[in-house]
Amino acid sequence: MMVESASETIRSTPSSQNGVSSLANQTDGGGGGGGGGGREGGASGETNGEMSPVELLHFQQQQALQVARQFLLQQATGLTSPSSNENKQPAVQVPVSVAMMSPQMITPQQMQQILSPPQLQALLQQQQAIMLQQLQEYYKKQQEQLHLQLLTQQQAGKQQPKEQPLGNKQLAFQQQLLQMQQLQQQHLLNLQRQGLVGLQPGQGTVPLQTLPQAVCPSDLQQLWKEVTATQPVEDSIKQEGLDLTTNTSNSTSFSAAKVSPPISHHSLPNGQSTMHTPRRDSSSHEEIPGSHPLYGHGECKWPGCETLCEDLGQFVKHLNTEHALDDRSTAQCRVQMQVVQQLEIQLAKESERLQAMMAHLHMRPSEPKPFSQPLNLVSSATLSKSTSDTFPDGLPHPPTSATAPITPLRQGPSVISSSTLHNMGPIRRRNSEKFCTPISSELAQNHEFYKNADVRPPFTYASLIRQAILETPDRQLTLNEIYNWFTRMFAYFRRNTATWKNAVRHNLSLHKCFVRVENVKGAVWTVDENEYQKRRPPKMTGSPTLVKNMISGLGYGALNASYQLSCVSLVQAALAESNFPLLNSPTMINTSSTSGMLHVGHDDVSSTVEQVNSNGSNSPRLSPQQYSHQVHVKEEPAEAEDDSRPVSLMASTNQNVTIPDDRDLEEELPVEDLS
DNA sequence: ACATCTCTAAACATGT
DNA sequence: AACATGTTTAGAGATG
Repeated sequence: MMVESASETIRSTPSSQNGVSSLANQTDGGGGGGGGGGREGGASGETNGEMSPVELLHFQQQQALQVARQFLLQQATGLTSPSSNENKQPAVQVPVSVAMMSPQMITPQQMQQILSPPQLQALLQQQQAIMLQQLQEYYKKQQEQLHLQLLTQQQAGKQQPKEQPLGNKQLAFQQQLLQMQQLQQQHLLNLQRQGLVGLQPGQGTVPLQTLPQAVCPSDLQQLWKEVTATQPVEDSIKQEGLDLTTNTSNSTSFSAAKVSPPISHHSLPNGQSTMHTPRRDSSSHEEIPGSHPLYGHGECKWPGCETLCEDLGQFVKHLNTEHALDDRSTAQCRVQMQVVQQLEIQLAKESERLQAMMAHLHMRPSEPKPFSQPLNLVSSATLSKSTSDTFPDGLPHPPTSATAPITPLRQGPSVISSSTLHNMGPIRRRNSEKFCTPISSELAQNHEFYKNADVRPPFTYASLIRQAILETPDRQLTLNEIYNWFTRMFAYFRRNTATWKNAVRHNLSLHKCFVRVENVKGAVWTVDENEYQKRRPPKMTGSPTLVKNMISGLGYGALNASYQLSCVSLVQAALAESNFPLLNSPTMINTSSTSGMLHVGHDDVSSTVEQVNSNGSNSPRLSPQQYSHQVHVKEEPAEAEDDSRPVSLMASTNQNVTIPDDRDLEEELPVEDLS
């Protein structure tokens, strides 16, 4: 079996080399394909004066496009740059595709400790959004450039109408614009296929102006440079001031914004204020007297500038000379304004989406606070307590609910460089079972996710074993069947078999709630629900503790082809192709495509609830009756030997002696069972 | 600081 | 002998 081949302990051995290398290769291939031929700077010098404006424009587009691609590629691979990573982690090789998604300032260890799968998804989204934003930023600027040139041509056409039929030029430019948009959409699509970009509602069909933007100041700066570098601003801007004035603000207002303290707009996140400061460096120095919003870390923060200035005085001087009120500065300011507008629009959209998600998940959409720190999901993951505050209603929210709002509709490749993560020592997860939150509902919701993502399920072995047993019609499983359930349900357990199998056996033996029943064929394991309930700590606050998930590896959790097909989402399929196992959003899955899996829930929770208190409102899926109606043990001849404990479960009817062999069959095809 | 839970690892026994 | 199954012990991290 494939499972066996990868047996190694989580702790002792780094991630498998296979996974790393194969992933890296694939990433390379994808990147190369996406880069389309990455000849880099060389092309820039080739421009000769014989090109027609349209050709030149086209060439510039191509050129800039490559720059953008290159940039994205650097983003993807640059994180593993020799200086930063290579030296530090000789033993752990991070797959490129993983590394590129990794948050840069957070150590994998921290990530692992604080992130749950949904949070991972959120993180992924952020990463994707950043990259997407970079790309879109670029596209937008390109489009704007085209626009400016078009206007320039128009102006020129007015002044020299005879030189050429104006219509032709305009047409050409418009075609360029069109091409630009098409190109952008294509590129976005490609990125989506490569798992770099998630599909957001309406995103693919929406014109540039509505594309979401997530800001990464440094990246923005970089893009600014790229754009301005590839674009002869002076030329195209010559007359563009006219166009600027047509916008909501004029150049004077921009200049005012330039030197005057920025107008804070954070108070109205959804507002569409037209006045924005060009300041992009929000990290440091806010409105500190003696500082300047455009000055930070000893350099000018003007978009695309980064000129080093020793002190503020020098900076002001630089500002007045280099960024004085001229067409160029005005244009840049305008672009920046658009950037901010885009961001605000996007913020509004995301905010709306979050509200909807929260509403859907029965959370109180009242507090729109999360927006204040969109990038701090990670920190918010420290949360267990804080999230519980979100559910004061006392409703039994499944663990996913707690985290779901953070997770968007889709999930990208695991940001967490799991290859490093799963080297780490054990991080205890215990959670859902401890509180009213049933493992089954979590499982039901995230079934596909765990099945395909190499993510450690946030459940204890005991709860998983119990779940496995309770899922079966006759509530009993052999050890091997339990193994198979694990591997079938969780990609994570398709490797490291020695470890977790040992743990399973250990748990079976250790916990009284697992009762071994002799059978003809050997022995089966059943669950003594009373014992299981007993085992739980008395204080069930009902507040779901945030699940801390362990990502163990992601690199090579190959997805099943069948599963990929089952995924409706193009993105998901595409991502699956790219060996990004984590992209199946649990939250999205439970809705449509995998509706079939819910019988998983029968246990639901069952659990816990049904016997203790029938309050169990949490999941309507299963009534206690449903739950108990099928409790019977195949055969317990040696029953006397053990004890009478299991009786509570099997007391009712237990004549079903035949062991369904079908289970063995389905184990052969791990995936097909439910979905 | 402590108790408890959980996980991991390992040794060992038994049966096939 | 090899493997599967099962039991037990020990140590460590996480949590309350």
